Amino acid sequence: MLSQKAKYALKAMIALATQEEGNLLQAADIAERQNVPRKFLELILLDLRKHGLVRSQRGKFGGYALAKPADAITFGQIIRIMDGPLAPIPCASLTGYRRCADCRDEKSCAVRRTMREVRDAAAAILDGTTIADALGAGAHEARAALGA
Amino acid sequence: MLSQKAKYALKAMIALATQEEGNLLQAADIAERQNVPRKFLELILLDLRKHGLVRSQRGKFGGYALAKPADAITFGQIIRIMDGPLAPIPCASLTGYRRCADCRDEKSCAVRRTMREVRDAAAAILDGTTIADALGAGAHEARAALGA
DNA sequence: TTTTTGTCGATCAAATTAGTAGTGTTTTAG
DNA sequence: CTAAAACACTACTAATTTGATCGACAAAAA
Repeated sequence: MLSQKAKYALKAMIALATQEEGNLLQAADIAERQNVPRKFLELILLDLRKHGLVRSQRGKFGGYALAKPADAITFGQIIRIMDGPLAPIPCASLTGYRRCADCRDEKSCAVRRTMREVRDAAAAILDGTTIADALGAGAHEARAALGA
Repeated sequence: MLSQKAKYALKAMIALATQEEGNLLQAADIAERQNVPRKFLELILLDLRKHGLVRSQRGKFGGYALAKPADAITFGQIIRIMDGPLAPIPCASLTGYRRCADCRDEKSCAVRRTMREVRDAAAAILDGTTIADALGAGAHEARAALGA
């Protein structure tokens, strides 16, 4: 399950992407626009900043902006920051591998094998969808239809 | 994330599938074989029985068996019983749809759209992988390679 | 009728989630 | 210089979920 935190983060990043280059958006604005608790959103934006996806400016007329072009930021990056690995189970994760305590033989484990398939499919979509894709409704479908 | 419960359920079903037709396997046996807490496993098996995936017999020499052929039971069915919908977010679920409280326009929501893609991809794998597939190591890959 | 096994309800500790509150620290306007 | 506005950071908390465990009960077979 995607946490609220990750969902809010995605929505915030999309909101930031609507701004033109260099224009800052304040946490309170994003919170109101996206219907998200303001203080909670601040924590999220802080986290995104620490991971280099967002830059911030303090003081009056401060705010946030994307730290990189919208087409260089993927859903996968954001979700991994907020919720951790995409894999349904740690033993099937690339970025956060951990052995199952109860697993006798990992090589032959069908659960792991299938969860790896699920992870790969999810990663293909999430690492292949950028904030820029999210901006135009239908943009990603168009891309997908073209086989891009 | 797949819960421990769902993981144990999958492992238990796979263990049951190794038995020949009509042969019962006891909870304690499965627990030991699969390295799963016995009492916890009993709850899981009970739940699987109530959902018609497993049948049970009480008393001495009792135990559990699959209620259907192994190739008629999918990972998706088992996971939905244990953990609920496959979708990362309720608004992208087919089996457990719920609106996001904070969503202004669901039609144009890119988060939802992308999570639906993830759901569809996961469902395709999990509803397409049966307990029978899980039995032979590599069996599913072979199937997949053939485009089946 | 005793033993073995599934059934079922209650309970529980730890972790996670989804926040809230409050204080500090910059920045800018005036 | 100072007040206001904004981000930064720490701490706390309430509710829920997770991952179990315990014990009494019911059935089936030897």
